[in-house]
Amino acid sequence: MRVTIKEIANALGVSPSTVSRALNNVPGVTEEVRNRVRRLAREMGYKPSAAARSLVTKRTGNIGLFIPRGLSFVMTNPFFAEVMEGIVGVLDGDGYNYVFCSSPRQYRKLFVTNMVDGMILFALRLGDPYIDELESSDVPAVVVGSYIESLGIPAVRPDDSGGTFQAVSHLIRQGHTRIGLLNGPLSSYKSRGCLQGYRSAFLEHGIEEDDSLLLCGEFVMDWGLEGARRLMGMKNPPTAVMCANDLIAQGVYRYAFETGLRIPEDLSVVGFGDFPVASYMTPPLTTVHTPLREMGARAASLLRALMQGEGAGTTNIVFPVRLVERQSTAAKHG
Amino acid sequence: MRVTIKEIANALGVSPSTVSRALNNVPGVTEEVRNRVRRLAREMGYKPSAAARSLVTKRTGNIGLFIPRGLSFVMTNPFFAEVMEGIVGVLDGDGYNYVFCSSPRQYRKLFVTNMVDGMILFALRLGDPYIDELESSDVPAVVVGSYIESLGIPAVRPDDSGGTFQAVSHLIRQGHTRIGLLNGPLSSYKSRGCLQGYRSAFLEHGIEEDDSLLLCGEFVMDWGLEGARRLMGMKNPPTAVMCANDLIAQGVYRYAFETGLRIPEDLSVVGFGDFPVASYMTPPLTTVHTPLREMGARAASLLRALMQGEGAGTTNIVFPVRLVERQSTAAKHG
DNA sequence: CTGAAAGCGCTTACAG
DNA sequence: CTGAAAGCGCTTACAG
Repeated sequence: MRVTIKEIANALGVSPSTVSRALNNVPGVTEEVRNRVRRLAREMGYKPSAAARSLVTKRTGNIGLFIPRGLSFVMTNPFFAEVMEGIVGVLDGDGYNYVFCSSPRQYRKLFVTNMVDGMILFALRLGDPYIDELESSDVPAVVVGSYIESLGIPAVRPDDSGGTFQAVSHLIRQGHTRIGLLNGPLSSYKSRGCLQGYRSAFLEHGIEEDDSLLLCGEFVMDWGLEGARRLMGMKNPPTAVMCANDLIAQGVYRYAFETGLRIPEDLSVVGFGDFPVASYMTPPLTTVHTPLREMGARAASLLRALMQGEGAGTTNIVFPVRLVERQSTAAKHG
Repeated sequence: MRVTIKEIANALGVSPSTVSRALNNVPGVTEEVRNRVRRLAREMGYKPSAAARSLVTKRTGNIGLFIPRGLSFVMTNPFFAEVMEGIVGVLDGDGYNYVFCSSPRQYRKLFVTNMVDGMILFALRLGDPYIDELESSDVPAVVVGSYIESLGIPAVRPDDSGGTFQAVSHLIRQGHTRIGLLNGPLSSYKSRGCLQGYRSAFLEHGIEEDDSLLLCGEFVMDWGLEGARRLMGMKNPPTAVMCANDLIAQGVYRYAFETGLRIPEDLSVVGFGDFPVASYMTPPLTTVHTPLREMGARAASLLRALMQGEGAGTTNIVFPVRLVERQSTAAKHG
């Protein structure tokens, strides 16, 4: 059987209260008693029960990661790794553990079962299940990377439309007029931002856009490959392509390699995110740098404030981004 | 205040036991009562307390992810994303949530606090802290990707030495005799396997190896870049390089791009892992394919058996791997 | 089918 | 500084 605080108390001839206080570094206990308790606890192999403790304290010490897209979506996308890095950086001193679920069936457990003190909502999209339940739940939460207007939850996200505007404008300035957009799904806020930025750039420069160059898919490499295939298979293919993230750009690179297309001589490509891999690509990718870590850090401090009872209101923090030019873009030929 | 089972019971004029049974789909309750309970529970916004429940059931419904390397190590390395995919695939029907910790300080919480029903141990290395405590803990666990002999915990891992043997032999057959090895740290079981495989290949082919070509670093892109720099800066640089994983190979690619070295004409490179990115690299990477998902699935079923009380013994399952030739290797010139 | 009761393992006022 | 007591919110034999 598992040893409890009571058994330690009996063995030592003190009360459970004392053992509890000794083990938890609560003041009122002699150093001597505290030490005796501790030693014995170790010897007996005592393990506190997280359940019992949180039942009374009403705290779990857990942060939930709400991931409607599924675990692999997140583990596979450097966006989240970087953001998590930022989050962990600020929250780590507080000693939290992180719990995430891998499928819709389990989402609810997270916030409907009081097993977390707060939640980070990743990759939320329009129409995701449980979203409203989520809102009515009283678990403090902050969403990162997206922003669902109707949701009364603070959000931290990059300036997707501004970044795309910058990137596409740069391409236009280089002489490109036929620019493909390999976007994510329109249920994603990010995709909507990209689309909007793309359009503003064309508007701004007085160039007419061709809607057949606007393709929606997923934020993965496979889509980049497939999308490039579609774009370049057109009768009048684009000379440049804007990708909604760096993963998609990797897919475009593969297409180029397979077909002998040279980047940037034959095709300019721009990514979004500036994931670590961007500068490791051949050639290094011109992309929109996004302060992922900073965003994570910000989300974390927001969450902490919320968990401490400080209301944050319906904050919507937009982080500025900037184009970093590497070697995948060039002026249009001829 | 949060609504409890008791309040529902009072409101309905039944006992808490009945409410509990109704909510948990336990037999002995009339359909009618069950429905009334459920409806009211929903109306009142009832949320079960995970803590209270697991205090009595002794189950948490959580799987712990023990990651001595830290969260970002894992999120940044496709090895784990793929393995997790496999794990989740088999365990998902069981409705588990996953909890991981991000820093050493929190490791212990996982297994010393009974907050998980089982654990997956990732990226374990020689000398990692808490390892022995871990063993004496009675939480069912399985390690994946490494294998610490002294630990009485079942392990699932790829044939690192066999894979490296295959790869290096292939390089030798292509005429390469000076082959660099960009390895991970020697505290990693994987690195040891790679080193061993490398050596056997040289032995097998009766070629003398040059130990100055054996470099240890980390399993990240940055190390690949740095390692390649060191290797190629030698007076007599290698004509091929074996990388302990695909991330390291990406670093070598970057070095090559920066210095104008052509892959595979000037330098052959082989990776290990066959991460999704491998076929997206320019040129596509020749690498040792590792059945990551299958490994994860296997680890999961092992863990499940353990959690159901079936002892697994000191299993040590080694998955076979195979070299997949793509376009980053070529016969040695002249 | 339903209820009263005990108990899971802890923490925390409340007294002393 | 220390202890007795109550209670956190549930589940589960045990009776009926």
